[in-house]
Amino acid sequence: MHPVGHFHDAWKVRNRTFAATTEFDMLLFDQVRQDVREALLALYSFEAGPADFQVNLTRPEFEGDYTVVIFSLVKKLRLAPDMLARSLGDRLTQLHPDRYASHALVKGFLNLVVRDAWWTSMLAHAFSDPRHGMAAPTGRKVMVEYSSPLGHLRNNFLGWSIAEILQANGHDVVRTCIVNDRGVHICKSMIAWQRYADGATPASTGRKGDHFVGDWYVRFNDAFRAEVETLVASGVDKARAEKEAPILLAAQEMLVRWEQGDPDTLALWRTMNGWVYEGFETTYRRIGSRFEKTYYESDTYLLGKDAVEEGLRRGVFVRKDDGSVWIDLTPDGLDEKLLLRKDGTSVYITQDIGLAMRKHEDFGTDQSIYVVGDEQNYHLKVLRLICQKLGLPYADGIHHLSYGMVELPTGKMKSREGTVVDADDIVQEMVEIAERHTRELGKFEEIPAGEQGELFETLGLGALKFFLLRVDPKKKMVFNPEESIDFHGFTGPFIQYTHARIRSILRKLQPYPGYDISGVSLHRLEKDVLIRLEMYGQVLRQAAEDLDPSVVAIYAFQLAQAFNAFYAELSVANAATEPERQLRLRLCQMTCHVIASAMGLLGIRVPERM
RNA sequence: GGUCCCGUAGCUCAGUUGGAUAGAGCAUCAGCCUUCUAAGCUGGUGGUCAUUGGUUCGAAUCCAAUCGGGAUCACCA
Repeated sequence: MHPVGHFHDAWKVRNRTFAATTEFDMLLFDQVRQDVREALLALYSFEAGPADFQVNLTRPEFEGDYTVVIFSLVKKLRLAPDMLARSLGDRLTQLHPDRYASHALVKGFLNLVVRDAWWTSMLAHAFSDPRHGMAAPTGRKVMVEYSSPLGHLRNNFLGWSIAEILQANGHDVVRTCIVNDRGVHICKSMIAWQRYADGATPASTGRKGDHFVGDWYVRFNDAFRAEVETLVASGVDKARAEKEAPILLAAQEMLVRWEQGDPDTLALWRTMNGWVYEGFETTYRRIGSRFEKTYYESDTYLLGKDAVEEGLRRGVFVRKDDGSVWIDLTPDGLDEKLLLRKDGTSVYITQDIGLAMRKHEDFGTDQSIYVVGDEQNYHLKVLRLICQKLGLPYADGIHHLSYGMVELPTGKMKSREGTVVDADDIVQEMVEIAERHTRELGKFEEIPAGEQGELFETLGLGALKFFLLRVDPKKKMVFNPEESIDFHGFTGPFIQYTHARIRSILRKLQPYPGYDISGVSLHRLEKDVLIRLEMYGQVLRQAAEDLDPSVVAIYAFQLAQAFNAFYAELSVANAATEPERQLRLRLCQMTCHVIASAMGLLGIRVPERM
């Protein structure tokens, strides 16, 4: 469940966290930019805009933490790069000696070294804050629709993660999904079940409900193909056979009966949909997904029909002689689009118009994000355009988060050819692999029996979710079922493992909260971790702007990598001095928080031990 | 044919509004467990950033053309 109270609690925490403003409220990237701007103004009376210069992390082979790229300023200020960088660096260290320890000039790049005391101070301020990096409430309301049930795991994981990321950025988020519970595709399953199932049910066959109904959909297509072949053999041409196969006509007639409210048809429909929802529920519970509101096409399609009538009255749509309704989008560079069939039944886009109206009535969100595969780019473009032409107030807030398909090495997954990787199967396989790895590493006995099942779920799902979320959503990606998803390197388990190792330290030792670490000088490996930790807020902002969880995934990996390098080289428990030990304990605690937080935004849990 | 997307190491992917010698992981090779979990760490090998031209102090990134791959344009959803 996801009650409204959840949001209120989060807000309270955020408000408390942000009640006291400190210099650490500003991200260091932004701080450096502001300092440079200030220095430029003082030195040259030049007001720099956001695009006038760039600040990057200093590349590892050079001395420094942050780098100001000054080439772009050279032209505007008409100064030699050397001279500009030198005076800029001098002025920066002079204006903010507490922040910058030194600066160096390399080939037109101004490398700044941030003072150790600044880092230790940041650490002292933020190490115990599990909400480090999260933004204050914005008051903005965003809806995220994802997981159309016919879609794939990438859709669900993306939608969930986007919702989490938007929430972390202070937005009020509503998670919704649409169940396409009516239409010819449903009627196809129903026809096949009626004709061939002989009263079988999920219970009688032991088959998961959604798979059971899916089986009859496949059975329909088999029968359909057979009929088409027979017709073709008897001399009918193929295109016509595919339109007039008796079983297809039966499905179409059933859809009409359904829209007319025929009791028998509706009863069967309810029964079979019930089976499907039971199956979905099982999967959603396992992968940790849920929605504030589930919409059903059977509720929204009538609204869509009303909208079509309204559009007809206002001349946005036209009715052709055969009774079908269309919109002409050729002036916008698109095509003519059908909105109602000649038999009066609605099509895919019709219910989407109704759904958009219903969503707005229910929640009135500022923005509505649709997580839908890129094969539907055209559909979403048309939907938005139609809503705009109807003058609907929320039309501009419709945003299509278009993600690429997951393909096999041999090409696209095709349900017709049975090459679709089943979601339940792949989840189960990953969980089993997690258990096998744990046994092979000889760690099985170390895990308390009560934690084992949950651990394997955490690891298997972690590997799977991370695999699907670590790449740019817009790009299609390849999944090879032959080589199972890795547990080493750039993976979920790698990061989960880092978390477990830190927890192992913190179970034995805890940092003393008030201990003064301001005088400790930092090792390069400690500083690398601190730089990553500090930039978490920047990462979250970027992820929300781009609607891209891979930004978070890549960051979490880099943080874990930096921590592991530190961990391998420097001992926490056996640090040379107590202040050093306290500093490292805080470093551990903060890394632990940030890893848990970042993985949480990906919908991935982190284990106490593994 | 119209519209749109993509070509970076053997494989899977990063590369923020143009910035330093193009980076990770996997694979491969060589090292590292008497100290906090080796699902880890360190190093090596591996690149005509599809091709060609243009824009400029500077291009994987921007523009044009070419080659190659994909999506979509249903009285399917």
